[in-house]
Amino acid sequence: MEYQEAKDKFISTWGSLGTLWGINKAMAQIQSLLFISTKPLSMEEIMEDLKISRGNTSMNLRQLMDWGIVTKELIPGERKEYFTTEKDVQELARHVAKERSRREIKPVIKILKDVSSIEDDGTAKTKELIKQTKALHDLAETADAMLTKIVSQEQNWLTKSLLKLIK
Amino acid sequence: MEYQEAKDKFISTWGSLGTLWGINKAMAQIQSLLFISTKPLSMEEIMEDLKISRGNTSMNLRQLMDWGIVTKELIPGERKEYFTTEKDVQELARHVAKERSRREIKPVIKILKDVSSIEDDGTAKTKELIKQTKALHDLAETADAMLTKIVSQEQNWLTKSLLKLIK
DNA sequence: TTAAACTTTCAAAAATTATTGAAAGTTTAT
DNA sequence: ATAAACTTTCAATAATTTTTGAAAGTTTAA
Repeated sequence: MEYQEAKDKFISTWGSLGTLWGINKAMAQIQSLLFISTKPLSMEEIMEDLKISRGNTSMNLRQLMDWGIVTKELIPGERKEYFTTEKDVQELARHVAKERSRREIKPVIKILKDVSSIEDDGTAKTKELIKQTKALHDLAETADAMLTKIVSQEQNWLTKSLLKLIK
Repeated sequence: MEYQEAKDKFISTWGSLGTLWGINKAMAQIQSLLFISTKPLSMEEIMEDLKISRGNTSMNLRQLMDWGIVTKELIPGERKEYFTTEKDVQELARHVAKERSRREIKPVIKILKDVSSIEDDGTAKTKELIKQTKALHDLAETADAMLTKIVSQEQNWLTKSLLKLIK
């Protein structure tokens, strides 16, 4: 396998993984491309490499910036905007974890809390609803606390802790 | 908030969360319904409660069984099939983690390994591709090892370990 | 101020994914 | 063997999501 084949394979794999996780294909592919690029890329270069339209590139770059994993790089003397992604996988994982917590997990925890706090009218079905949503609430809180912890730590906490845990 | 409202809220929240995580709406809603039900439900009851078609119900129940989180319950004397889901959240989390590892993470790890193993031709771009995919490979392996560990342990390992970790 | 270089927006089109429902299939009781 | 009770399959349809591309918007240089 030589360079181009390996590169394509990486980008398409990462792209379809993104799809599976609620991140769209173009967004995942742009991030992948930047992740293995040796230099910042312009919109022009991205659209050309991935064969996607200007509009699509623009919108997805914006989303990636909202996620905090892609940043604009202004090159002195250049009119165009250039883009780079976070290159450190730990930092990348931390950003993604933080965003997923904020956008998805936290809101769900709130609803689980509300639902599990309804008044117990003594019926079996109400008791079951309360019991089960409470259990889910506790699980979600624990998982989220772990994410928060990972996110708040310095460089190598994640790897170190996990290795310790697995041993 | 009374029972019906709380129930609807729970099912629709869980349903949309599922969508966000690559599990379809009907599948997530059926699982939710079973999760808070006090007794096994027939296909008839599920379709009626969630207002989805027979075909849809049948297909999604099958998928839930493939995931290992829903099982058929044969009630003596009854012709119909009844369904229940795993009621223990820990066990549920373990099943889901195991399946996601097998279906999504493991295959990606394999590709990352292949891509990061291409021959180094000495160019900067090849070096970067190798370096970055190797880093991603290591991260994915660590994360997957954690999942595997969670999956392979007895009842309360998850909660206990995580609490310890967070303290 | 104008024009060139560039980016963003958004309505329409395309692609993908989920859902339906009726026909085919299966199982059980008689 | 037949029929009733039930489940599965799958082609057609519907719903949702993504992508396009051209017009509108913005910034900079002269």
